[in-house]
Amino acid sequence: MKLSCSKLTTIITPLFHPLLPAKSFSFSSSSSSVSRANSKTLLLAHFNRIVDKNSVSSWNSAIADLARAGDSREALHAFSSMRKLYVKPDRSSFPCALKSSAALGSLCSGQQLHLQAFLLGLHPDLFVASALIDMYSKCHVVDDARKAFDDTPVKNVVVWTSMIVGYVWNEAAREALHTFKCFFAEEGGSEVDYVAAVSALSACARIAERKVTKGFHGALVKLGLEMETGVGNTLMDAYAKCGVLDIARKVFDEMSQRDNVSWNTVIAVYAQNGLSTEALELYTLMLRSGGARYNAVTLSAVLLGCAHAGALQMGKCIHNQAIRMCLEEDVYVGTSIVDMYCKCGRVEMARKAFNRMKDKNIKSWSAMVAGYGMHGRGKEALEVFDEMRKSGPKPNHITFVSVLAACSHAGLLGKGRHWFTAMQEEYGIKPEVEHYGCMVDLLGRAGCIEEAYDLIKAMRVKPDFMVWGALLSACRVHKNVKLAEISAKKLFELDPKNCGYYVLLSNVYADAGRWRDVEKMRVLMKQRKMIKTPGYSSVELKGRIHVFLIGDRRHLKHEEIYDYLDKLTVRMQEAGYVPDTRSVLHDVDEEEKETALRVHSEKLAVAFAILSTAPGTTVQIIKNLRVCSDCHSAIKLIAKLVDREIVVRDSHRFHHFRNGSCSCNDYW
DNA sequence: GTAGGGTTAG
Repeated sequence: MKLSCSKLTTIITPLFHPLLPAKSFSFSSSSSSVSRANSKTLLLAHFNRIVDKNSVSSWNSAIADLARAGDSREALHAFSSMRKLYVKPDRSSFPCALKSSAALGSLCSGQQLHLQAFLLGLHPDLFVASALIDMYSKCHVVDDARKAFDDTPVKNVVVWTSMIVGYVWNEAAREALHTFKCFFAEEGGSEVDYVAAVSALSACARIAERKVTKGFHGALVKLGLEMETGVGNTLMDAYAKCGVLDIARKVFDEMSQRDNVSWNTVIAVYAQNGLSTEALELYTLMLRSGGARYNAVTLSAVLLGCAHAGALQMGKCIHNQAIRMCLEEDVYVGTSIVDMYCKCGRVEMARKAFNRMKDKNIKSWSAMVAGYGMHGRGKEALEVFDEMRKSGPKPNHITFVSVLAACSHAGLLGKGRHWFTAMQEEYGIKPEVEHYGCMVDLLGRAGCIEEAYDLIKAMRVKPDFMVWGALLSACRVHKNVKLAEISAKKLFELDPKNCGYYVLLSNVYADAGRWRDVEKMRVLMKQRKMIKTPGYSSVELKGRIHVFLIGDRRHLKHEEIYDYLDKLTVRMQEAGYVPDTRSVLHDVDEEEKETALRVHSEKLAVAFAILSTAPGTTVQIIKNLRVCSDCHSAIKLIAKLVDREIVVRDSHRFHHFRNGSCSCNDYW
């Protein structure tokens, strides 16, 4: 006989040995005293209830109950206790114990269970085999999962599905789909059930290719599985991940039955893709339809939509709803509330919500650090980070992205350098492309352009458009033509549809007085048929989002807005404002440029917001692209003239305009 | 009589 998993041969543990190292029997530090008491009570209750401690089925039900209650450690403990009494486990003892090992990610205990099952000859049992595959996958040793799969001579749909899911879990989605195809070929379509279909669909979502998802959708129709609610739910997600939102919506509309997950999925799809209006509309529809009750997931998704749209009023409403539903304490909802307030410009309210959270996970902490960071409040961001290091979870790579971004937005060069090094040396986290992006931005803004370029050259991963984009922006500010050309060339390759880089490079040339190159850029853009990403700004008023495009005249109050803007411009000019035409592509004459600037969407939105709100109210604008330099100085002046605080969130960060200055002190 | 596989979230 040959052991199916090579690693097993090294294990020489007696069968009744504890499955987990002695140390790990003390409950994990994260579990509260309450759950500790519950687990112990539960275990004690089982011991008392087990009338016949020699009966394997009594032990099995104890293990199963503990595993179901999520007390994985206790479930494994019970298994060991059973072995200490020399009770022989049977085929029903293993699945729940293995599930517990998987839940704990404890490969060691899983391998010991595998060994015991093997010695008892129970490993080819369908229930044991599927649990083994699942355990190895969740412990991220997918090769051993595959060996356990191959060692199962007669497979059923659950064994196949476990293997498919195992590949998806371990980022091998194509292998998962290949396995599904083998399943289909070997066992025939009649064996495919809806769980298998859903699993394979989740692989399609990971692959995120339209053709793959469409092909699989076709197969599901043939199998008659497409009307299953679960299948529809996953299908929506898969289409959305492929970027085909209209088909995702069609799937939703055509579903014969919708459950909570269906609504949550379609709302999340819209919210994640920036279609916040649609997300909020569907949420309203969900409430009206009455068929499905919203839960923590729904609120989390809707809050994401609010955050994206900067819809503070709506966000507050959802927050109230969360409180009423007693869902504020849910860690996902709590984190989404923090994120929503930060992205709606209310970082103090975010902090209050954050302080109220009883349960904070790594994402909650990272969201708060990032929140302070995007408002340019580096000091507070680092204070939260300090607190996290003292009393919170161990920072991960996402936390460090937030920390470095906060340093870069606040211009904290020394701190940024320190944490970039400490992240690697003290926390053993290798820098990913996002970390490099932050560092290039930080160095670039500080004027250390060559150092930023050296860092890019020394990167352990391929630099992406964020990294080169940060360098190009820095070159614009610090007028470095040579490196601007190098980074722009890379950007044209990496992100060919984005015309922003052409404009930036053209601006660098214009600043250097190289008009011939400016003209070349204009021609190049025309040749390559570049279409400018339409810039738009939005304002929330009484829960409604008003959107403005450049020179937009579609708004009901457009005449009033333009009149007001004209009056403002006169006052601005009296105060010494000179239009800064550098950000406009140099292909129109100066006068035309001025007119174009005057109707930039952010100016329209600011004018509309001032007109529509009471004196003294803070005005808040969202801009999808970066605020141009002219709008930046214009809004600074407007804020002073009308004595208002104006908050602008652009694609990069927040700008708080107050008393003629802005919180970001590095705009060109 | 009992045990195993899936979809939504920050």
